[in-house]
Amino acid sequence: MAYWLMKSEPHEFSIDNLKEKRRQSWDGVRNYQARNMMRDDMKKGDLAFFYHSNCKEPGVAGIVSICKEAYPDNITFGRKGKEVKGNEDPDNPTWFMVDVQYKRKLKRTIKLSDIKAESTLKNMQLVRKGNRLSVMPVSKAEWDHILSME
DNA sequence: GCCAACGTTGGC
DNA sequence: GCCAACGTTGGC
Repeated sequence: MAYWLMKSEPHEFSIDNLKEKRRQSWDGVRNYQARNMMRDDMKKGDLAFFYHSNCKEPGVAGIVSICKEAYPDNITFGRKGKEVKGNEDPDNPTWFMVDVQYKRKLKRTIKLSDIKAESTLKNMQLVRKGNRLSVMPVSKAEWDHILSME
């Protein structure tokens, strides 16, 4: 089983929105690296941190599980409410999405600044300079460490 | 709102 | 294939 981190802008789709809906397709990813990970490496039952980005208090807000493996993302107006270019050729899709299921909110948001302050987490992809991936792998050690900060 | 750090596009 | 211009992400 693998661990992941998935970013969402809370004013567009937050952990509370997911808590209400219980389950949601993670559509709108239009980055090849992120797509490859979703399509090739994400398996049902994997766990992911729900990360709030581009907001007042960026950080890990909750935990979700992957409840459906990658399938074509044909949604034009996505989860984020933004228009995104879809799959022009339905027989040969370029873009994929997975479904995630709400597991729980963390007792507190583990802020990006908290994570940055942990020297043992300094190699996390999340805190590497210039990282803009919306989906990224998290090691078991990193996963456990962040949960220990809850 | 600013801007660094990417990724993408398109002319050549 | 190179690379400048442009668009996007996302912290601050």
